[in-house]
Amino acid sequence: MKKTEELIQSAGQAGSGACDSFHATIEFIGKRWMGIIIYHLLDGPKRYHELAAEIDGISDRLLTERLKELEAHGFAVKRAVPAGRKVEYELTDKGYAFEPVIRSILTWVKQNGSCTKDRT
Amino acid sequence: MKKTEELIQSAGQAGSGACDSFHATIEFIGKRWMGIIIYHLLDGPKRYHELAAEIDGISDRLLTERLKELEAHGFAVKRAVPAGRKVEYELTDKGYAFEPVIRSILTWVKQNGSCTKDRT
DNA sequence: AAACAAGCTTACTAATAGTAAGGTTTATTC
DNA sequence: GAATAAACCTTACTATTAGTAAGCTTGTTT
Repeated sequence: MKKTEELIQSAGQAGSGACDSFHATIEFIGKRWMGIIIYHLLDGPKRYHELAAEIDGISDRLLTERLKELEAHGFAVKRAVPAGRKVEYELTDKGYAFEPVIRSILTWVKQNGSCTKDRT
Repeated sequence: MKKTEELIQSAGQAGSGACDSFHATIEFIGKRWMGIIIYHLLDGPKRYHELAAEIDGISDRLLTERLKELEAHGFAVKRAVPAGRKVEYELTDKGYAFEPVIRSILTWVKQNGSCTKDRT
């Protein structure tokens, strides 16, 4: 049995169906800034401008876009904060369930160092 | 202490340095097709055309580009297969160390279903 | 009431990805 | 042994996505 098949088996699914879900998922969370946004939301609910301040280099345009996508895919909910026209974003259970993924990446970084940003 | 700080602590690093490495790493592996290529290479060494055949939808151009990036960042090595002008790509230890990340994503998929590809 | 901040949106440019074709070297087939 | 095909790229071009900068609206502060 191939290693990839074992991985899929251990994840409890068989065949290309699992692979497709995996593909869709990894491409979704691989979108630029997505992982970092999820990472920061693991802290708990945050306001738009908090995220904007914490995530160095992200633009309003993409932060808004990514937050909308997180909402649309059920990773996060947007909530109006009472008293004021402020909003807050919070991960859903589905979103919080991503913590092990983030954690495993942090572990990898610890053991293997970073990826530099330079292109070949 | 914030959750993100705890995550960083548990990964054995402190401050924004760890966050930057994390950022660089997640953006690198988040590039389109990168995760899927790594996933397929977890099987062991593979030829170019094997990857091309297994990864549905990828083009020669991007497969070549991603493989070069994996090489340049020390995730994989390219080897000439003796007898023939064939090449083979194999993950390095650094690359194989990514298995837990892939595994955690598969676990997430099992528990939470896929992300559909449709945009909002 | 003037000025400022939050949370977007819009318009435009730059970078990245997708598509299709072709090129070169090796293997295969007639 | 010439023709064909397959492996492994490369190039040129289009389409999609990201980055930059400005502005707009509602609400808050002074």
